[in-house]
Amino acid sequence: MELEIKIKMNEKLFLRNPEETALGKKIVHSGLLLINKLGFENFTFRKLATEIETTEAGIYRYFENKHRLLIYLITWYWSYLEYKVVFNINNIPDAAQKLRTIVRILVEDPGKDGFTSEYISEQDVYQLAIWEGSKSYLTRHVSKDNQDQLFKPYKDLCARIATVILEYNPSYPFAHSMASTIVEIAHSQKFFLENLPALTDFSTDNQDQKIIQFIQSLLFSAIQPQ
Amino acid sequence: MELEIKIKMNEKLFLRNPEETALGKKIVHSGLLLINKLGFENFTFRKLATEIETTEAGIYRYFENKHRLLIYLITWYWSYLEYKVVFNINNIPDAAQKLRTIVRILVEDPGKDGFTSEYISEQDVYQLAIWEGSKSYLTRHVSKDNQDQLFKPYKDLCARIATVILEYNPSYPFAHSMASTIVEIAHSQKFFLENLPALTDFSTDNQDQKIIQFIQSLLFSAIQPQ
DNA sequence: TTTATGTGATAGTATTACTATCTTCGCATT
DNA sequence: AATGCGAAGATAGTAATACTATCACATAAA
Repeated sequence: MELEIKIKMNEKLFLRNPEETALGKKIVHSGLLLINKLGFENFTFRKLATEIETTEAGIYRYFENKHRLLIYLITWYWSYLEYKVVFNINNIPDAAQKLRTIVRILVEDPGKDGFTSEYISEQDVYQLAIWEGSKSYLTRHVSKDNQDQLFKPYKDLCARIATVILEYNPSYPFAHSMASTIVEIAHSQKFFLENLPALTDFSTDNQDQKIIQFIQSLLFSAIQPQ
Repeated sequence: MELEIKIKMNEKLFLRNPEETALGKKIVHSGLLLINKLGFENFTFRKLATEIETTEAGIYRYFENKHRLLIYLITWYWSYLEYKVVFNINNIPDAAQKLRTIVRILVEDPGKDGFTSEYISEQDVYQLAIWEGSKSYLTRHVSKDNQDQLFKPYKDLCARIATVILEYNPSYPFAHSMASTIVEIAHSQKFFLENLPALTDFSTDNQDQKIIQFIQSLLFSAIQPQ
């Protein structure tokens, strides 16, 4: 079974909705690939325009600047993740089992998981989240962007996870911090594993299982009721 | 008592050693302040040159580009942190007490703590680490930079913390990941608290004690021997 | 006194990050 | 069949960024 997912994006993210036109979809689709290829710092709208054979001005009609495109992609990822979490923990009665599933979702590469989207590749957007995710909020305009609700999907995801943590242990006092912690750590440990392995205890590639073990043990021991 | 600390910097970080000249010190000193003021993306060597009344070319004689200056400042911070950790856990016999001290050091603003340095403000470099720290390694040239040993101070700090974790529980299998985790989380939770509080359980400013509690409980419950 | 070194001054280039305008194409309405 | 509209293409231009190069000058070490 494949589930076509459709995510409602915050309108402040774009000047013209990229989902509504062929060019818009190409900007988002190829923008994602090109940022992953070049890194966000080296990515420019000019390079993207060349890639998809349009003009710089054409891209600026959709996105104010490249940072807005980054937030667009990253918040798509947060929304997608929340969707995936909700779908996967649905009908699981046990809170512990839900949490184990959540950690697995956070760490495992989203391969063939039954979800697809039209022009955003889950695999690629996951790589983007690992490499560029924190750059979406580590700016001087984070408060302004926050007022525009740009980070709502991230907050929603964490609130969702926090709810399950509280289901497991209603008296745990740091459910939201723990939620954002495991999301952040999933990304940073994956990055470190691949690029700065001395900061981890995982020696070779493809050590997802060990990262899952690390985060699950960290999570469950912390939230264990007395 | 004030301890004047002197940190040996990796020579690959600069073209000319900024510690050896008045201009070099001004570049580092005012560079730190200006990055904190403008944010790394908006910071340019031209603006810094105007600020300290020299020329752009003058700054390029010391640092290849602004990213190298960032790594210079951030690795100074890692080295400073390791120094502070070593100094503060010295003569503490109890591993648990050492770890509590380490977490406190990671989270608390470095105010008047007995350490000073000539032209780098601990307070400011701590703010820099919170806002821009991860940008030092989240680049496409992270592996190349790593080969040049640029991240050695971060690795040393984590190795140091990992050693204490293993002192507390020699059979804990994720000592290095746990070390990098608490360092990263200290920064991200402080950032979230100030800028995206919905991602935390800390409502107002100056909630260092609560963050310390959160990280300490997370750490100790995870590494508790069976 | 020579020489090296640090700094200042000036200039120049390719690229980046936009903004503006004008045209054209395709499609829907009248 | 004529009209109008919006999406997209084509072109141009500007200020700022990220550098590199060169020459001159001052000072301090040899």
